[in-house]
Amino acid sequence: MSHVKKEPSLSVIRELARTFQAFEQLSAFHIRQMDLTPPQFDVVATLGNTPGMSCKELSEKTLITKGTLTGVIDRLIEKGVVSRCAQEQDRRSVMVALTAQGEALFQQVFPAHIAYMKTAFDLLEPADMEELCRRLSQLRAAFNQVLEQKKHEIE
Amino acid sequence: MSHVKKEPSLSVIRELARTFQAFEQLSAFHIRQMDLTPPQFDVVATLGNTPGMSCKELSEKTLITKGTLTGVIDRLIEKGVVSRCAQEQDRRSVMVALTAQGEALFQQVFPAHIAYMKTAFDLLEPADMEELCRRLSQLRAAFNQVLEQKKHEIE
DNA sequence: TCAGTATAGTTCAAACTAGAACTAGTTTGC
DNA sequence: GCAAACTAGTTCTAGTTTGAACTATACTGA
Repeated sequence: MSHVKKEPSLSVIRELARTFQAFEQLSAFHIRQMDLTPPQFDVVATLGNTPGMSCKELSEKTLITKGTLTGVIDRLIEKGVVSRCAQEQDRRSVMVALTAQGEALFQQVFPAHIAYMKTAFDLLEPADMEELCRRLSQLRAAFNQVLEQKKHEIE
Repeated sequence: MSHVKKEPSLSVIRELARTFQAFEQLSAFHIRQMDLTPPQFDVVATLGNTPGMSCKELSEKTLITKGTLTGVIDRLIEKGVVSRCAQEQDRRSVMVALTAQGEALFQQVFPAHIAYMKTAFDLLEPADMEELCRRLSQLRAAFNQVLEQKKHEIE
């Protein structure tokens, strides 16, 4: 997680890791009470209010890699929450969508979780959060840029 | 990861998850080239320049839970990088420390990784990063506070 | 002193994770 | 028109993750 010690510029990383972990703990604590795992919740939340989408699209939105997604979806199908359905136009692709039961689950579980997490955000000023967003976005851009650069250097 | 959609105040979460993931990808890309996993690197980095520490302490510093740590340390012992050694004063506790070979690995791998990650931070202003740190810390405090509160409510 | 309680680590089951190799289908360029 | 390159998903392996149950040891208070 932290991958670093106390070098000056890198205390950001420590803070980032610890903050993300604190979010995950709070979020997962609630999600587990609703009999889902965090990745399962992510998939249900992402499919809610949509006609369904391909694994690729789902993978991009949830940040779950395609290999992992196969297993997560398998387990959601066992629970009767989502379904897979072949595509006409591109036969490699699979459409994943909520079942009626999954739709009901989404309606029950998604607003409840938003409300739950909101109790944390209510402790903070909206302006501060906007500022945080902007700065996180800068940092993310730097990581992505360097990753691309380093990947090219390898060849 | 994201666990949320586009509710106004919660875009922070999206940004937090994506930024953290970008960091992990960049960091792991380098760590894998050095034949370590991110948790293994974390343990080596945390033990470097110390006389060793208990699993509990190691767990707190690395954010790796104790159950996971057992396995990570098992694999590092197989690699000959760390050692476990029983304690006199508290026989429940185990001291984990780098071996000579682990010390050498640390010297080689840790500065290299700091330098690697620094190429990303060099793209940013130090003042911006300090500001980011402060705001992350606020957010983390809010998550932790609500988690404690919610845990109490359960009983 | 000794029962109750707390703590340090390990073990376990179920799930997730990444990347790499693979299969099957699609697109491109010559 | 067809080989080469690309893309979508699945499968695989090794490792990590969590919480919970368990073992062994240490502490605490009547």
